[in-house]
Parts: sequence; structure tokens; C-alpha cells
Amino acid sequence: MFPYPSGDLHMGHAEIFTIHDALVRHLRMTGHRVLNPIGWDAFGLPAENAARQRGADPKAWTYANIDEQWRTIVRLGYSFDWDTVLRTCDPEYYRWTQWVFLELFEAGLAYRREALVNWDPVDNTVLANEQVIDGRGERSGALVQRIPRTQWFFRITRYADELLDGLDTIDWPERVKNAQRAWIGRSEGAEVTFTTADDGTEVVVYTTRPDTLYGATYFVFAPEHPLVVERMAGDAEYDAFRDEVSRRSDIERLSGFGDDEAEAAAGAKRAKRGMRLAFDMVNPVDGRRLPAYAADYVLTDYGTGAIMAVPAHDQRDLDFARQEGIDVRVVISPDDGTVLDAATMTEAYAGDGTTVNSGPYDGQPWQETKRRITADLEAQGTGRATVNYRLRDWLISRQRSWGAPIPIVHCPTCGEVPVPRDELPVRLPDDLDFSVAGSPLDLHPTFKHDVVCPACGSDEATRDVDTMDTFVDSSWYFLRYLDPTSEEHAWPVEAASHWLPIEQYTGGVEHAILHLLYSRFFVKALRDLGHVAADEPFARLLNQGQVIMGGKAMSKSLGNLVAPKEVYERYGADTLRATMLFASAPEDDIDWADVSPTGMHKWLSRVWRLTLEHLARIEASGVPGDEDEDRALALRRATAAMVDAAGREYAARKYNTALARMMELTNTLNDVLRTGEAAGVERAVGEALRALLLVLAPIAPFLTEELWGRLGEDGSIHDRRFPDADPGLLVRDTIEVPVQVNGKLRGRVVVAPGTAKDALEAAARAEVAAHLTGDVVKVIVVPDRMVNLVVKG
RNA sequence: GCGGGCGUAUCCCAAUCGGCAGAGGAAGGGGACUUAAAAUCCUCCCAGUGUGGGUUCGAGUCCCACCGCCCGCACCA
Repeated sequence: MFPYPSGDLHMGHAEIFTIHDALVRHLRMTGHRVLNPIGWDAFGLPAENAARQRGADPKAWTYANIDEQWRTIVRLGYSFDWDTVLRTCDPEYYRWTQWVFLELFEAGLAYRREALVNWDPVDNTVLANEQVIDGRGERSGALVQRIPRTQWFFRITRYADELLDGLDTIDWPERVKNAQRAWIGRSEGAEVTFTTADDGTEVVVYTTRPDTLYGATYFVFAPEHPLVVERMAGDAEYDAFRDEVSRRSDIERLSGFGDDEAEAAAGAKRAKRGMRLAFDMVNPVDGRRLPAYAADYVLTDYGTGAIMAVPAHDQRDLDFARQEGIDVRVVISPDDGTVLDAATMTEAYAGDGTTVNSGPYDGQPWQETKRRITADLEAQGTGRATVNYRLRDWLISRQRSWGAPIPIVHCPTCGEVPVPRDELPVRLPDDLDFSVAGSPLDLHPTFKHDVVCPACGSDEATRDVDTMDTFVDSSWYFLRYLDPTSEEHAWPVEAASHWLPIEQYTGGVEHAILHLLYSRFFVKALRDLGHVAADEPFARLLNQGQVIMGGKAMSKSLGNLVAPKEVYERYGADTLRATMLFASAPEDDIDWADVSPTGMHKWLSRVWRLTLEHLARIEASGVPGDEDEDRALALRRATAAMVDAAGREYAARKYNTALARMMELTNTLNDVLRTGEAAGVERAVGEALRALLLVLAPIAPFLTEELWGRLGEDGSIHDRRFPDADPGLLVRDTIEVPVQVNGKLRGRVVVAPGTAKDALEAAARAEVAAHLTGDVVKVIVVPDRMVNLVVKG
């Protein structure tokens, strides 16, 4: 994932880029052609806030940060392709963001409507559902308010099913896929049409349990439901109730469970608030009258904003029914023989059971009732099977001015008119005044009004003054990398079909929903519009862990921040890189309090010293002469084993254990040099060092390059092939096989690899004869691995 | 409450298909070198794998229950 330039690179960036760079360098060394671009997600609020607070020019501010990050990226040796750099805030880029918007608009995937939206009173903008965490704005932390407002949406819900099913086709961490599944929230049920008791007005509800229809004893509307608003117009009590619910949803709902924190911690249930309405509803299956309520626990924007309430089998309904003294009616009898008492039960029963009290459906398993009732409703025209989703359309309007303007002109006669493609980009003015109280774009002297309708030429027309969510910018940037400077097209369709899906995508798990869901939607939509062939943007995802400090997130306010700069200025870039990779597997968090750049620096210095000492010896004694064959062979075997093992560790992206194998070899090298004349093994030492440097090159590019040159090798080490182990050196003459008696280790035998089972067993019996005090009743022989003799008596 | 993940030495962290619990690092003790310190080198110390069951010839690894921690989601009908 590309970085946001809020300042210099932080440890999180260093972590993601280090992992990614080791991976990419290894791929290059194993003969892959790698496209490894970099860019900046350069629109966004911090630039605008800097402008507001310090009078900075957001563009200059952003570019200065990009320059700083760039220098750090170079300093840390990240091998990005420098000729594909892009910045989403450049008009040359956002021109095409606007183009993508128009493509979606014309396909009916971008639309404008009024809705209850999330208003962030601190950042002064609306937010998408995905950007509201626990009722607070993701960035600002402010309590979000629900207000009605006309805004632009992307119709991501059209792809809900495909977004869900596609998860089965991609190699992503399970937790990210689960998060997306939960977010999409598909459920299967039925829509059932109820009617008002007085004039038969139809009201549709969504339920996942149509089999419990006979158990409905009341009916609930969301307080904002249009029918309620209409029917209760002028009712002061209702107005007060609605007001209170709105306030609650802004404060109490968000702060948890009311004022009592102890109660909140214990997970106490939130009291539901409801009001009896002035009319009744009629149950379509049996004609019974159901009292109608408005209550805060029914949401306006899920399902149809109205429910049938079945207290016996839904806990929320039961809580409300007990509170209001409403009847409870049991329609499912538990299979385990428990008898539910409608008068006294306090826990709704949602398990398996047999249908009762439901007229013609009695006596069947509930699943069967569900099928039959749904079919019967359908036949009568009072219901149908449906699928429902938790996912809502993506709200993309932002009342901010450091973003891509929405390329639409509003005309009193023509409505929403797209800006013609050849007039793109709709540029942000350079002279935005950030000292104003509202949106600088809205209040700019000419931006809004200095326009005519592209369709009819009317000068009454105005520009849309909102910008797009910055997640729009980042939902397609990977396509732009394929031809980042083109003025002809957003990206080359043919190349896009070759390079997508991206084989390896690396980034933080904080984007589990946001960026990773939006990008998937974009690719699917753009595919349907013929702009790309792939179904998914990212075939394989690696979520690197977080860098923390002493168990807590690093942050300025906690004063536990360690900047990459501190580390690389003291120890160098290679040490920083290797420290991060050695600390843990890429997926795991790194606690900086636990890691030791000093220790890593010591080891890299050891590699350096071993190489220089080797060179000094060669210089002193000339070309190595005859070898000490046993010690040389042992070293060559150790080298081959390291190359073989490290290669596999690299392939599995386990750089921590790859480094451990390299350290092992330096230990061996040290031992070999200590136990005899260096002259006897000098050639093998040279081979070992060269292999070591090659294997280390993706992790420590600077040190290895320097030593490679000093060893007299031509060209860059980074253009060399990753070494392969000599298979002949991996084969051992003898191996040690543990011998167990009754599962306990009692001895070892040394045999040739591949020794036949019976020969191995014989050797094993001889070895542990002293322990075979009874009859051997069972023998387990795993060739080359172990022998277990089971003795009885 | 639901879903996912993790508990191995003082600490970080390894351990192919279930097959010798220790690869690597850090910290600590002792020693060599040094006028001394740093660096370097040598050496020692250190767990039976959160708890309790089960399967198996054999369990850190598989199954069940529980404890602890972390991360999602959560009035979604």
C-alpha cells in the first residue's frame, strides 16, 4: 500500500517497506520480472488542517513531506521503480479519478440521494459507514451525528454477493476475509407484507425467521419511518420521542450503556425506548391485530425500517415486550423437551425446535416451516424470499477542499450534468482561502458559479463543491502505475489485464475493510465496464504486524516514539532492516522494547569482519593452496544447508528464520577458522562468504554490495541469481536415528540414510537391548527419523 | 454475546506429515585479551510447552473443556 505523506516515514512504514523490499529483491534474484511501483496517497485532511492552523499551502505542505519521505526511502534502500512515481493530488492523476467517477456515474453506479448520513462535527464533513468506528469519526475521534443530507454514493451494494463470494478465490489472511464477510453481512430471509388495520396501507418487513410469523405479537417501526412520520404529524408526544431518540443515538448509543460505567463494563443491556403509536397492524397469516410501536432498537436503514416482533424467539423483542407488558406467544417448541412458558420466560429461544401454535404448520421442524410459509406467502402475494445485507452504499462526498472535485455541474433545468471528459480535470483553485468558516471550495469566489451547464449552456448552473473521499483516489492507483504519465488513458487495458490481479500486496490490517473492500469493488465495476479483465485487485495479501513499544502503540502523546531516522543514523539502514525482519515473522507485531538493533549490528559487523579477515589472509598468503579436506567439506556442507534452508525460508516469507540460518553459518565459519589453519579451508571460506552475501543481499543491500565488490566480484550483487544448494552436499553419509522404548528416548543409532526398516530395527534393538526387559509387542520404524519399540511386561 | 488469533527458557522467538523440545538472538554469570574500558573471542546458566482431560506406539503440534491475553464485529430483525 502506498503511504500518506503526513510527515517523515514512521516505523510502521519502515516495517511494511522492509518486508516488501526483501520480498521483491528475493523475487528479482530468483529470476522474476517485478513491477514494484511507489506513489503517494496525497490528498487528505492533515494538509488542510495544516493550512487552517498554520496558514500553510496544502500543496506545498504535502510536497515537502513527500520529499522528506522520498529521501528516507532512498536512504533505507527500498528498491522501488522510481519512474512510476505518482501522487494522487496531482491534477494529472485526479483528472483520471474524475474520469473513473464519470464512468461509474454513467453506469448508474454513482448516484446522489438524500440520506441520514454521518456528520463529523470536528472535521466538518460527512463520513462513510466504514469510517465511523464505535460511533466516532475514524480520524477525529469526534462523536458522529446523524443528519439528513443529499450526497453522492457509489453503489457498492450491487456487488455485495460478488464481494462475498470472491473472498473464496483470494489468498488473504483469514481474519481479513472474516472481517469483510461480517461487514457485508449477508442474511437470507423473507419480506412479508403487513397492512395497517384501519385503511390497509401496506408495510413490508424483513425477517430471517418467517417461520415465527404466528409468534408476532406486536409491530415496530423505526422512529423515522416515513409512514410513522406521516401518521404522527402534529403529535407533540411523538415529536418529543423522536427528538429524544435522535439525541440518544448521538450521545448515549455512542458512549455505550448510559451513565453507569460499572454497568457498561458488565455489559448490561441498554434499555430500549419505545412509544405506542395511534394505529394497529394486521398479521397477514392469521389476521390478528398487532399493536404498533416506534422504538429506537429498530434501525431506519437496515432491512425496511420496520419489523414484526416475535418476543418468544428474539431477545430484543422479548426485552421490549417485558418492558411494555406486551403478550408473548411461543411458536417453536425446543427439541430437548424444555417447555417454554410464555408468561414467565426471560430468555428468548432461538434454537432448533418444532413449530407449534401456528395453525397448519404445527408439528414440523422450524426449517421446514420456514420454507413452506415463505412459499405460501409468495403464492398469496404477501411475501417473498429475499437476501439482505448489512453493507450500505459507499458515501463518497466530502465537504473538504483538499481532494478531487466531483466532476458534476448542477443545472436547474438539466439536473446533474457530467463535466465533459475533454474538460477534465476540474481543477482545484490554487487560491483557496482556508481561513473561512465553511468549505473553502464552496466559498471560493469563482469555483462554484463560474460555469455554464455543459448540456444547455445555462449560466444558472453551479459546480458540485464537494470533493471525493480520498479512498476513491486509492481505489484505483495500482492501475495508474501501468502508465502513470499517460494523457491518453487512465491505464492501458491490455497491460492491466496482464498485471492484475496484483500477485503480492502488502499493507496494514487497519485497512481490512476500507481500502481493501473499496478496491475490490472498483475492480469489479471497472471489469464490467470493460476496463480491466481481472475479478480481484490483489491475489495475495500480506498483513504486516504493527510496530509497538512496551505493549502500546508508538505515539507522540505517549512519548514512546522511535523514529526510523534515530536508528539508521546510529546503526545504518541495513541494521534497521535486518532488525525488523529478525524480530518476528512479518505478520506478527514487533515490540520495539524487545528488539535489539545492537545485537543485529553486532552480527552484521561480524559478517563484515569475517570477510575482511578472509581478504587479508588471502592477500598475505596468496592463492589458497591445498585444503584440509575434512574441514573444508564440513564447511561446504554447512554452506549448502544454509543456502537450502534460507531459500525455503525466503519462499515462505519467514525472514526471521532465514536470518537465523545465516547466523548459524557465521557461527560455523567462526568454529572452522578457530579449530585449525585457515589456509587449509580458505577456498571453502570464500565460497561460504559469497553464498552468505548473496542470501543476505535482499535484507542488507548496502553491506552486501560493498563486500561483494571487495571480494573482487564484478557488477552488482543485486543482479546476481539467488544461490541454489548443491544437492550432493545436502546428502549425509550417516544420520543419527533416535531409538525409543515405550515412547521414551533410550538411545541413538548411527546409520546410512535410507537404511531399510528391518536393518534399522535390528540396529535399534541392539542399541537399547538393556531396556528390552519384556516382550516387544509392537515396533514403529520411520526410516531416517526414529524407531519406537513397545515393550510389555 | 458472536467470530478469529495467540500462550514454549529471564525476555524475544524457532521446532516439515504428530517423530530427539532449541535454530537464532537478547539479558545474566565466569574467563581470555587490555594499563583500563569498549570491541572481540571462549564458556556457563536456562523450559518440558497456560490448566485439565482425550486420541495415539508417540502430542508443543490433533480433539474437547477451562483460564489468560490480543484483534475484529455487535440492538442488523
